[in-house]
Amino acid sequence: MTDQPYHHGKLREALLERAVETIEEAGVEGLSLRQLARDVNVSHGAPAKHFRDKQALIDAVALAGFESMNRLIQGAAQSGEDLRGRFVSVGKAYVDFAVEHPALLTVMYSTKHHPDSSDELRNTGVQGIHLAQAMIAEAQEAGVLAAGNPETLAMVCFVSLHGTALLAAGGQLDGNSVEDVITATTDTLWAGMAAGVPAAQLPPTVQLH
Amino acid sequence: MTDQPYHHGKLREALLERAVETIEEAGVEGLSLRQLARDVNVSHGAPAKHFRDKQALIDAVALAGFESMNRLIQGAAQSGEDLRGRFVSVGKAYVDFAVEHPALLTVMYSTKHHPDSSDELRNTGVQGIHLAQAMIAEAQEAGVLAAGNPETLAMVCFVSLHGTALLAAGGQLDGNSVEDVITATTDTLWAGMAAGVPAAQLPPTVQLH
DNA sequence: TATCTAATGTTGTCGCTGTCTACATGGTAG
DNA sequence: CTACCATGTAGACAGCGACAACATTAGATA
Repeated sequence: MTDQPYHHGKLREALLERAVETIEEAGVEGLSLRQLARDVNVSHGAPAKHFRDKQALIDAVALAGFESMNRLIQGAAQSGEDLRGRFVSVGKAYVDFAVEHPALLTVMYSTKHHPDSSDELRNTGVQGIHLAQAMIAEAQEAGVLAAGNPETLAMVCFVSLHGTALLAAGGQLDGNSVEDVITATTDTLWAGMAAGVPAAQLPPTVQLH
Repeated sequence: MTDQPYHHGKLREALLERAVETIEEAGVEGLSLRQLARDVNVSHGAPAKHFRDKQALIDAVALAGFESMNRLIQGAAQSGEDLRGRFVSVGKAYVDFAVEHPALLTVMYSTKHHPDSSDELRNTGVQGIHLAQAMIAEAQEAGVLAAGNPETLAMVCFVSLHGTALLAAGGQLDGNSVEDVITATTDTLWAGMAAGVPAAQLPPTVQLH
């Protein structure tokens, strides 16, 4: 048929796209550089011209994952409801992404990244946290939530949603439906932040903040 | 020196022990059956007599991890404080285990398990959730926590602590200290469960439960 | 006690992998 | 036009997991 030109032209994009597909179908350990090259009709050495090694390719996949996830979350944060509704929407968006791309999420949060791309990865990865932080601070100023360190509270929310996302993605919710758990989680978090923590329960140092 | 006897005697235990060490030092992908055999002074084919597969070995490691984690958690649940103190203790125990054995925790919750060992693994893995469920039900009966489905609430707590554990283990708390996050998480969860969720915020179906 | 069998360990082989090297091709800047 | 350099090819290498054939030995059975 149409014999391939010597140069592929968009090899890097093709490899990245196919890598994401493979990871979503078979997980990271189902990803092979040589098989990937075969899939794109290219010799086994070609990928090395675009990704120093396998980990570099995986890092690029993780970065792409964060970028598309951030788009979803940003969109959910702008749905025109009240503060609490937006908070719940963001949580649902995060968990939905996890359920639809479980293997990708695992790659995104697996901790071995090359120092090079690490900075970009890290910055892209924490955008969701900063978004939560802004929403919480806004709700506190509006008097909807009790006082408290927005940075820490944002991390609490992120951490909880992250756990929900990972376990939902892994089908490890022990019989509970994803919908129930995400609803109960956002409800409980919001109620806890609205009520605040009685001073008597806090260790002394925290009161000094 | 003392030449090895033809039969090792306790090869299965030795392999398992060394596998845990290797995983904690280098992660799962740093684990090689052949290197493992070398470490224990045994031929490269020997491990196959005790573990059908590499995955079977990993499953056994995961199971051992759950067992030792459950011991820690059970102990923390029996510290003689009030209900809230025991709740916090369990959370701290879970996160402490995660921080001390990050790679092991990853293996424990990675979802590809052989159907054979899957049942035992699953049962051992959910013991922590059942413990949380019992504590919450007890606190509800004592009137310390508001009413609500203990099963769902236990999952909310587990999910949140799990997220804290994973991100703390991965050093991904974005500048927050592990201590701060785990304290804030248990505080917020407890406050949320104590306050309960106003009926107006619940979707209609939930009120029918 | 003698024997037989199954469990355990060894050795060799297979195809696959990631990485490295040397070489081929061709787009593009001077 | 030419020279350069990014891109792609081809071959080699060691390490891997899995499998099969064979060796050794412990323990049950007679």
